[in-house]
Amino acid sequence: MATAPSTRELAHPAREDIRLEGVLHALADPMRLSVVRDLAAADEELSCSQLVLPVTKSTTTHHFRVLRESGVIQQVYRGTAKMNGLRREDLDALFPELLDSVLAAASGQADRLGGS
Amino acid sequence: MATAPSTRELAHPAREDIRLEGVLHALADPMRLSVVRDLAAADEELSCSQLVLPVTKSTTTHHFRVLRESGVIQQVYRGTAKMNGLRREDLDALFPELLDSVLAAASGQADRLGGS
DNA sequence: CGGTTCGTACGATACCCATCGTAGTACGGC
DNA sequence: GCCGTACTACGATGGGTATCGTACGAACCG
Repeated sequence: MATAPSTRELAHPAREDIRLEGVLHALADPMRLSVVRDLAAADEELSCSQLVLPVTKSTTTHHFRVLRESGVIQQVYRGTAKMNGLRREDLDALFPELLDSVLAAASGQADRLGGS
Repeated sequence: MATAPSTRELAHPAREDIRLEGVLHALADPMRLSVVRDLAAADEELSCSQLVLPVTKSTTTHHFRVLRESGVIQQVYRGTAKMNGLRREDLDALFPELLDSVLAAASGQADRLGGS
C-alpha cells in the first residue's frame, strides 16, 4: 500500500469557482475543443479511451485534467474506466449561451474548412 | 531610406481566415479580455493610450497585436494615435452569439466577484 | 528645426504548457 | 494470486508567450 490513498475521488472546482478565463483557455486548444465537441454530441458520459485523440495517452490525461480543473467537464471512476461528462448545468448557469455559441462556432468552422 | 517603408498600414486577417481557437486564445487572457470589454462598452474606436492597462507600453503593444492578428480588433492610424475597434460584424458573421455571450459572461463574473 | 507624444522593434528573461516516454497504481477477470 | 487493461505520475524537452527595458520612428506643435 505505502502511498495507497486510493482516493478514487477527483477534485472538481465548485460552480462558483469556475473562472471564465480558465474556461476560454481550456476551449482554446484544438484537442480539448474536440473532446468537448464529442462529449456534447454524445450527450452521455464517455470513457477516456472512447475519445480517441492523435496524441499519446499521457497527453490525453493532461488535457482531461485541464478540462476538469477549469470546470468544463466532470469525471468519475467506474471500475477501471474514467467517465467524462460536460458540466452543462454549471456552465449554462454561470455563462449563459457561452457553451452553445462555442459549439456552434466550432461546427460552423468545421463545415467551412471542409466538413471534417 | 534604409528601413523607411513607413507602411502606415496594418495587416489584418481576412474574415474567412479568422480561426475560432485564435479568438478564444486571444480572449482567454485577462488583459486582452479587459480591452475587448472596454471597446465593446465604448462602441467607438479608442486609441491605445485611452485603454490603460497595468503593464508597460511594450506589453500593451504586444496584446493589441495579438488581438489584431487573431481577428478580434481592427486598427488604423489616425495621426500619431492608433485607433482600435472591435470587428463585430466579422465575428458575428463567423461565430454568431459568441462575442455577446463572452461579454455577458465577463460582466456577470465581474459582478459576482465584486463589481470591479 | 527641436521637442514632445504616441507607438514600435528588438533583445532578454522567466514562466507556462503541449508533448513524449517510462514506470507505476487501481481494478476486474481468469 | 496473476495478468491485462485503464489511467496516472514524473521527469524531460521544446516551443510559445507575457513581461520588461531601452532605443528607435512617425507625426504634430511650437
